[in-house]
Amino acid sequence: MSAMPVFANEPSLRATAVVQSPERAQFDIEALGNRLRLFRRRVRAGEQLFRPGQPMHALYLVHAGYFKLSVNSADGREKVTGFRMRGDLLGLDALGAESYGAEAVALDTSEVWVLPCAQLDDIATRAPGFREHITAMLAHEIRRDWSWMLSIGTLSADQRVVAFLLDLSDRQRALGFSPSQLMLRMTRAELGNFLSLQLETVTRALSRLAQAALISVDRREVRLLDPGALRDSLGTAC
Amino acid sequence: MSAMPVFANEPSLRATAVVQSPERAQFDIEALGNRLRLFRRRVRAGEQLFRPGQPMHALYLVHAGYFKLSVNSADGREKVTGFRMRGDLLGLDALGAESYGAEAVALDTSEVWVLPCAQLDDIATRAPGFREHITAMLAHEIRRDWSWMLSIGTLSADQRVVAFLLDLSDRQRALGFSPSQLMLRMTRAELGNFLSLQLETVTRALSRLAQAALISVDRREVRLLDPGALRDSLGTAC
DNA sequence: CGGGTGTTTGACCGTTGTCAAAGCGAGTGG
DNA sequence: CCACTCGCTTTGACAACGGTCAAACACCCG
Repeated sequence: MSAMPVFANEPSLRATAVVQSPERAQFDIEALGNRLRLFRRRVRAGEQLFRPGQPMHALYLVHAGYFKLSVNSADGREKVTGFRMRGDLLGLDALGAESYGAEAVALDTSEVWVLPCAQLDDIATRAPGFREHITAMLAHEIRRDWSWMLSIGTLSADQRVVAFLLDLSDRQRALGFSPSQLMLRMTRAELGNFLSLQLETVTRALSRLAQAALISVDRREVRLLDPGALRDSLGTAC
Repeated sequence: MSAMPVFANEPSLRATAVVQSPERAQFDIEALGNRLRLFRRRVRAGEQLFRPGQPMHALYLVHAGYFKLSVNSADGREKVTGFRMRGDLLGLDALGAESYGAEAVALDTSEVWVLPCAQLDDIATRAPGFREHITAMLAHEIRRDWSWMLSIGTLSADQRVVAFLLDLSDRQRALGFSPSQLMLRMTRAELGNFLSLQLETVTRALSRLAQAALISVDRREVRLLDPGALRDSLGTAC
């Protein structure tokens, strides 16, 4: 089978204009996955997809569900580095290493498409631009991490929670879901860990925002009542 | 043009065993730079190598000197995302994007080797494994970011400063410099920003460590007097 | 129904941020 | 050569945000 024009034919490493929008890029890969009949794997809530130190078998494309990514220190400290949903690639950080650097745990019944390492070359051959796409996804992940480092390092507790809710809202919208009705898949402790806050502080922040009528909170269900005001609250001096 | 065996003949993207050690990998690129006679550029202390939003021209390999990387928010908040020295690549985060996502400022008289985007394809052709190397560097950067997110999110002020000093010490050693005699190139404010601390807190942490005879501080010069104890202090409960 | 997990709220405390002032060093110009 | 300035650093006093500890509550699931 000869090379198929799955990706735009681009001459240089920088030629990732095809993936200007991260969201669109994700769906390009999904289209590819359909064509290649990738192996699918179901992951139940709480189940571990991979763990740090485990030899890297594959990249995983989240097709449905939600995942929590976290890293650990030798002495047991843990840090949630992010949450992933439909369209996100898991395991990218292990490229060029022997093993995964993070732990991926499903927060809900999920399904991933498996891109075995052994097939990546094959995929790259069949899909021009695949390598550039991976590169772009890696760079995108770095910028996302930096953005969160900025938020966590410069925002107050309440603002961090708002930033998280708005980010989740944007991602929901990009996937075609309601941007104002959010279902948190993680516990307060997991969210707090990600935002570098204690779980009680997350609870209190949500309570304060609800009292200010900016959001409504019912257990894990959060409604954004005033997205404009929420966005404004990030700009005002802490 | 048909597919050429440009890369080491490996069945998968994981075939980056050539760059197992990040340090060795960096020097591989330096050797490559010598062969290709890459353009060199001097950057004076305080000078900006690139800024966020600027169209991406090139990757830069730090040949000598020190750089500070930082990102900014729309409303003026700033976050130092890291410090780079000899052997590090700058601008990786812009791959697949149109423009740089961070600002790179020299902290000292520096020299970088320029890898223009337009030449990346050429380089990749001439240097088997170059793409895999870039991929590995990107993944490495992600793991490094996650590691700092862990440290900053779970360590006390003093511990964060210790973690920074030990990291700097390791990097110095890897470059063949003294691992115990460190010259900080950045201000207390820049270091504090990176560690998500105020500059006064950095000062106090350094003073406390000096008083405990773990280090000695003379302006920007820091000596590690008891690396073992320093390393132990990271494990003990905050 | 009962146990367990996750959440909420309160009270209190401590680490770190904030504000202020003084000290220090390097570079500059008189 | 000295005085001056400017940026950076250090130290102190105080405040506050968020952490810690504790208890009660809600919900889910067996």
